[in-house]
Amino acid sequence: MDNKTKNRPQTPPPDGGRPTLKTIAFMTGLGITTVSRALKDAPDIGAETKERVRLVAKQIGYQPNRAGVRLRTGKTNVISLVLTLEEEIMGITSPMVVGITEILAGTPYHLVVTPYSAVKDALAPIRYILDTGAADGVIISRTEPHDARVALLTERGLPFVTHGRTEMGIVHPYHDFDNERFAYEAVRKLVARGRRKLVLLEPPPHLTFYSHMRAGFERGLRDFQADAVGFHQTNIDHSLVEIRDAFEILMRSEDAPDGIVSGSGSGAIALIAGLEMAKKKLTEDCDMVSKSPSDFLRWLRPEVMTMYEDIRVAGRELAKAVIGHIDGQPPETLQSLSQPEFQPPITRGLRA
Amino acid sequence: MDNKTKNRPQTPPPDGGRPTLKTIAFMTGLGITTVSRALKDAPDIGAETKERVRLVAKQIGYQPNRAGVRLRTGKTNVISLVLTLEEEIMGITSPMVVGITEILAGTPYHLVVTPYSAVKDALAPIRYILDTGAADGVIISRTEPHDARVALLTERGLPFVTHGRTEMGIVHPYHDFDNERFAYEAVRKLVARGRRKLVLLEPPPHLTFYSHMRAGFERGLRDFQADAVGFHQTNIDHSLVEIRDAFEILMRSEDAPDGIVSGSGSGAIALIAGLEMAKKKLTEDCDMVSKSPSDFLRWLRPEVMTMYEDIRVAGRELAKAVIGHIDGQPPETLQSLSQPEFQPPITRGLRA
DNA sequence: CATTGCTACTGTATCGTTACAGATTTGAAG
DNA sequence: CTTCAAATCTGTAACGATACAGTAGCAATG
Repeated sequence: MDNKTKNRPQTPPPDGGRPTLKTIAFMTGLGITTVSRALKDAPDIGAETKERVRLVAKQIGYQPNRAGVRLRTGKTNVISLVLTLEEEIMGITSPMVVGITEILAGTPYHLVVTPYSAVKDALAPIRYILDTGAADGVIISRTEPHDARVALLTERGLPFVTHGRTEMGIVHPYHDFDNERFAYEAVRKLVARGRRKLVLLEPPPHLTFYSHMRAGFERGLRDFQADAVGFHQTNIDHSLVEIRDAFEILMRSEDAPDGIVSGSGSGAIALIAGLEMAKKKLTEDCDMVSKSPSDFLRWLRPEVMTMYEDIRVAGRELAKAVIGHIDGQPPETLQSLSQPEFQPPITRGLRA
Repeated sequence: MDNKTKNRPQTPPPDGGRPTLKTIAFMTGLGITTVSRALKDAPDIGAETKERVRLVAKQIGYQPNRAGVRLRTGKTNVISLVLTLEEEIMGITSPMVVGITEILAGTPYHLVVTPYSAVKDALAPIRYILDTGAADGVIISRTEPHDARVALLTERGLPFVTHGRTEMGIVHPYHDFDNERFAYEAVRKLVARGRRKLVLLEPPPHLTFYSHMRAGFERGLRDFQADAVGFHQTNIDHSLVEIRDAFEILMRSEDAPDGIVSGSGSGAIALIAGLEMAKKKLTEDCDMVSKSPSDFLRWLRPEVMTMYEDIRVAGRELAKAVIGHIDGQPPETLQSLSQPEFQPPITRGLRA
């Protein structure tokens, strides 16, 4: 066979299979290379040729074979969402996945969920992804001030974004909820209601947003002249039963607070239960502000003032940020902070 | 170069990269083919050789390149979870993803989340997966009695499992919650409390479990001699506000029921709101049984009797079933039904 | 001693794509 | 009439793995 046409498929590709570059090459009479280059709009391909190739490709519904691309170029077109199995407790995963996929839908990226058990090494899934080249970008959450995962990913140059900030002098993409501001505004609100002895159900101390929330809480106490009641026996990572029982004890003590800031929506449920077991009543003995990623508190306990943390939007921001990072945008342009706002009460529909 | 050793890598593979078959071939002095076959325990490789190869592979942490395997064999090692973006409303996705990944963690499979907008064609993601060979198996939910996705997947021979059953004479793997039994037991419970005018907040009529739940409800009415109050204006797919408003009207009418069966946990919230807006009280004017995939109802409205639907376990069952299907196990052995059970009240901890 | 059959191993081609290094044509410049 | 450059296209090799069709060596068979 003449060299000149050796790269041109001589046989029509089998019918059943999906179209490949070869199919298009055969149909257009061009070489496979030319077709490949035409589809990526390379400068050394004629305008008319590109047009023809694009037309045929579209007609037959050509979609590049991911395995082929991945093998040749190393590009996986995968974003990996790294989750603790325990994360579901907060019911946070679901809207986040939805938010991420909303953004990825308009891109060639697929979302792969990579779980790990918090009991074990949180680095394990990161290492796996790095070692096997399993993804082009990674989304991680539950960040710590000095986060080993962030260090490792940065060192190895794999694009990522964190849900939450770090404090290690590394500038990296992140999205975060402004927990400092949340706690500050919560205190403001409680003091405005005449509450002066405030308690905070805080995040676990090793996570970065622990100090954010505490800082906001304490700044609020200073600015609005209220006092803190210590409550460090439990945090939002503990079981509802643990939180409830610890809080009941507190509410029965001399030190019982009259204002509560809850760092999580499910934690709020437990606090309410503890409070009621201590025979206290919301709005009478106590007011409460809670962060809430869903609606149920507003519906079932409208007396709790809630600030909505929109996890779905967070998912969208995170997805945009990883992709930006992959595309080489500077990390400092890929950081965002979502501002808490008090939610209006449920509209009372019929008879408002 | 002598043909005999042409397949033996002559140069040590570059250090930085991850190990491949070539690396092992070089280290053992064997051919690439031999290494490949040894690792899959092929019968034509010597026992001692296999041992050596396995040892080296383990030492250097060899993991097969997924793109290579996928390109050559078509095996993707991917399970695709196909979700409606709207599904998150029920907060169902999160524990399901966790359950699935728990099972997949012990396998070579990755979980890819493939969303679609219910507004558009539910077949679109299925077609995408079929056309691009994106997955070895598919998990779908929100099944209908005659489900086009099930028909298509079956026709094209792609393994799948459904969350929910179908009624089209196709024997396929599924996992389902026994909604018939749920509604039946709910009616029994309500009647035992002296309730006789019962209402059902039902699933949307086009889904299979609509008729299951209705059948259970009606069988209960017959067996326990109660009456149904019609309430078809809304279903569990409607917004909480819509459900609440429709239910308030019902509760203010002549026809007001004294027993409620709620087909979803979030729907229950809206029903409670509607009921309270109509100045009625749970346990006094009305009792309620609700399906509940989470804990908050039990905590915040202990007077509602709940049957827990464990979505996490469902995820596990679904994952096991798809893999079973991929492995060629007969579909009829991959069907499971989870039995509803009433949940005990929250233990009152300290002073029980 | 040739044949057969078995065991244990190996080379080649291929999946679909792209990087790279040509190759051909055309037209303009010298 | 060269020579050169630009424009456009093409072949080859490679990514890592595996299916397939061998081959070499050796023992048993007739």
